[in-house]
Amino acid sequence: MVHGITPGAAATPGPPLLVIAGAGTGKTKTLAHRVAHLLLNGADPRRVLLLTFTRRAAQTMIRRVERITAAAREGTPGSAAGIDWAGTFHAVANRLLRLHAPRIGLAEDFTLLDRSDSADLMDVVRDELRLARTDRRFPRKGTCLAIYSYAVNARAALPAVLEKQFPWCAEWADELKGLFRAYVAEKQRQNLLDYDDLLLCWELMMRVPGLAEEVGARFDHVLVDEYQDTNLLQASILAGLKPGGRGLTVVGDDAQSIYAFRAASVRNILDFPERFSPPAAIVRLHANYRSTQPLLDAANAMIALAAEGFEKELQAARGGGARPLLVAVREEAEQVDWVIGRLLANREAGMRLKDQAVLMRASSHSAALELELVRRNVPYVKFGGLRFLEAAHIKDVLGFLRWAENPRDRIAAFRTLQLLPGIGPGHARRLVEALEPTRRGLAGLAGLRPPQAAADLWPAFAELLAALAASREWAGQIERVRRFYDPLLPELHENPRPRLQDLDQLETLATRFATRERFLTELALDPPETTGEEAGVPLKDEDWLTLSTIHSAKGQEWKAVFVLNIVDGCIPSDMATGTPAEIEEERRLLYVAMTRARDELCLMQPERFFVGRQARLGDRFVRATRTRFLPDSLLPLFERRVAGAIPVGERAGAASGPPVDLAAQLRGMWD
DNA sequence: TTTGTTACCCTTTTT
DNA sequence: GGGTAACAAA
Repeated sequence: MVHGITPGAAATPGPPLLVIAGAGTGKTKTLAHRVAHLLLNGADPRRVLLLTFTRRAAQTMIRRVERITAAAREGTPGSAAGIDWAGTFHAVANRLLRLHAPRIGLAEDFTLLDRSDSADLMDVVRDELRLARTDRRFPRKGTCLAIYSYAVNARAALPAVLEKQFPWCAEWADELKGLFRAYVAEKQRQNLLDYDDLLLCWELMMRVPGLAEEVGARFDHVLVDEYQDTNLLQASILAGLKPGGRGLTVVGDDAQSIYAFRAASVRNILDFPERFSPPAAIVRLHANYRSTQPLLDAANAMIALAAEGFEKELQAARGGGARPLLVAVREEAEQVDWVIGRLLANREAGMRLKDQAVLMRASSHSAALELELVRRNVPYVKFGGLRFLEAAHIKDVLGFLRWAENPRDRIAAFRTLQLLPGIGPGHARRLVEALEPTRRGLAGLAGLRPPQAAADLWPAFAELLAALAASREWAGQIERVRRFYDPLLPELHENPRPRLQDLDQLETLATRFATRERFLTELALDPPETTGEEAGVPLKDEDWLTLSTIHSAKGQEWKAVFVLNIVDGCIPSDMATGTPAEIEEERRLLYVAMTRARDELCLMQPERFFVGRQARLGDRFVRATRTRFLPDSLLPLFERRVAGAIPVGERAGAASGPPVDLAAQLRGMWD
């Protein structure tokens, strides 16, 4: 047992425990050991609930627990941990709700809306209420959803949310309230749940006398990872599950709270001990097993400048190490060159690409780098940013399946109908409304009259949907949809070829699920998160580089870490400089980025940015300054480099187009 | 009622 | 460089 946590006899749940674990102090290891310890002392793995921030984290955790228990029970058969309640709050909510749906007046076959589905539904309602056609601009669907979501997750009243988080929308308070009321009604009518509903319904379930105890009694031990990034709704769920706190363990680091924009509240972790009487025990971990001391010195000093002090100073358990690099480059193109040059040099020196990562504040910051990586045949996988599921053609195909799964799902119906030529919003609405009184479900489509332009395709379309809706056999359904959809695709979207490949991938993905409902639900709960998949998935056993947003890098580590655009405007993002609290969150974000590195950390600082299509006249370059989080006083902690000092070859002016990469061409001769 | 065109706005992080 | 809204044309 490491880190000195000995909870005593595990079979009976102990008092609540808070573990404050600084970056790299072995948080995952500690939690895994605690779970393993509980199991080895006789706790029933089926009665353990493990709540993590991502599904990936849950899988990692379970693997580690299995390894630890297997090692401890050497020779004992059946040593698999058998924990089957592990995942995100949302995934666990989904499962519990389907289990208890009838008790709370929910249909158990509800359809889950992902973010953009929710936005689409919000847009329909917004349109129906004629809110789009006011003389003053009404907030867009995305903004409306963000406001709604924030209010739900923070358990706050709309006026307060508007005032604090969305002051520019405050004038629309009444209309927004009406919009949200209609949005909720519409979801219920169509048997839909959005992400927020998962938490909200779980929380409401924990207020139902009898049911709350029943759900709470299902678990002896509840362990929560990344507690600093939970919101009030989630805290309330935990309180409902374990009112006295017995059996409850939460782990986190207040210096790494980076999800306030999603209504996470750092108060959850700070106030946790006092929620109970006697207060929860606190264990603090300071020893850092990840990084070298010079890297920690820089990170410590940077976070020490935060307005709200953090009492932790991370101490390296390892010796040696060089200072982090602060690399000044003239512009983005040079940043790309420098990073690729360095990471390839690292690889020459024996450090695999897998041990290296490039992190950025916003997904789009890596665009230029990605182009160059592709051009130079450097394989990479990217985490964060635009998702596979957001692509229009994927949503099209999923629309068929969702409509078949839930005939009440009008969003899916509208989307699917409008794929046909000659059918727009008007006809789609008329057809949906004509369908309902037939009471034949989707089989009723065959009897409807589409507009002339869609008449040819209509019989096949109606037959397809009726067949999908009636079918119990999941295998081959996507193929059937594609037989109808693929021929339409070139008319509907540009670049059909890569889109068809995406659909191939979707089809492959689908084989991993037993039913259509599982497929649709899991896809919404845990969307495939990487892009650059051609490099990633098929070549699993090869070496590849990781690109990631800082948010998606949470909880991970690499030997070498590059952080792009350490510049005011990128970090802090100029979208997030409105309030001091927002700026502090950006500072913690940089802290998270810096503490991902084990041995080598390179902060990249371009001195100017190219800004295209700017209406204003003048320079198309904008000067950038080093991030405010690294003032001059911190510079001695870094080794400063200027890109020109690295011989990357002569460039004939960055503006004259991409340089010819002779080396790649020479290598290409042997491909 | 659909589809094409143009002008304008915004541009983040995620379950 | 993409989404959205308003307008024009088929």
